[in-house]
Amino acid sequence: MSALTVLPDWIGTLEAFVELANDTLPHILPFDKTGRAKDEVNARLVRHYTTQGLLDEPLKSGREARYTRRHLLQLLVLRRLMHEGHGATPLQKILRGRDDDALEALLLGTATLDVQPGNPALEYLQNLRATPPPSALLGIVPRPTPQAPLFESPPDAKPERPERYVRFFVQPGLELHVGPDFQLPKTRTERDRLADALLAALDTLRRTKP
DNA sequence: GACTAGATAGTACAACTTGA
DNA sequence: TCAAGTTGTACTATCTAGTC
Repeated sequence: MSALTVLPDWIGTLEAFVELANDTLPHILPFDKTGRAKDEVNARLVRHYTTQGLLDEPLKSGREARYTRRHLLQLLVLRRLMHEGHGATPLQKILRGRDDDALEALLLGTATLDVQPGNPALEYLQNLRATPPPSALLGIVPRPTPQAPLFESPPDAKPERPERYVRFFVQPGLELHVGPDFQLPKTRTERDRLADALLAALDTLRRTKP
């Protein structure tokens, strides 16, 4: 059961909303060595997302805005997908067009996006995941969810690190193991570096092979 | 490699709105 | 009327792609 399930009817002020979101974000974003503060959100940013159409309009209680569990789901999914390299604009329709269950499924990793991620590496992996395993892919051990289980630990506890490696078939004779700490390259430069590193590693293997 | 232009995310600030 | 909250707009920072 997730922490969000524990809050079926949560509703609060913008301040409480921001605080709850910042408490929860470290549990849903991929691990970062620095735990950067820039992953946090603030009141102005929440309003910015609202004006951009990325979040539903808040409810009104007098002159105060009231945010609900749905807003929280939208924000968490938004931040997570942005963290993964998705642009805010294409996410606008995605987030607003989904009900709470669909949003939570996205957050928990039991559903995937059908949008172009704008990141060739992500696109490749998404296509790979969507491809039915032909006989050549039988070695793959699919990860149950794209991310670690979410919200299972209390807010003040350090999230548990999934230690599993995911194995991807690349081509006959070549399998890629992806660890939980691996960050997909976001830029062309990073992709080039990754490709260079992979080729260098393969070259080393070729030279050391008898 | 250096430079430039464009796109995007996030922030600052002033004006506006609203309830007490 | 005033204070608190919201909104609109402009700005900065950063990144990327294209060109030379």
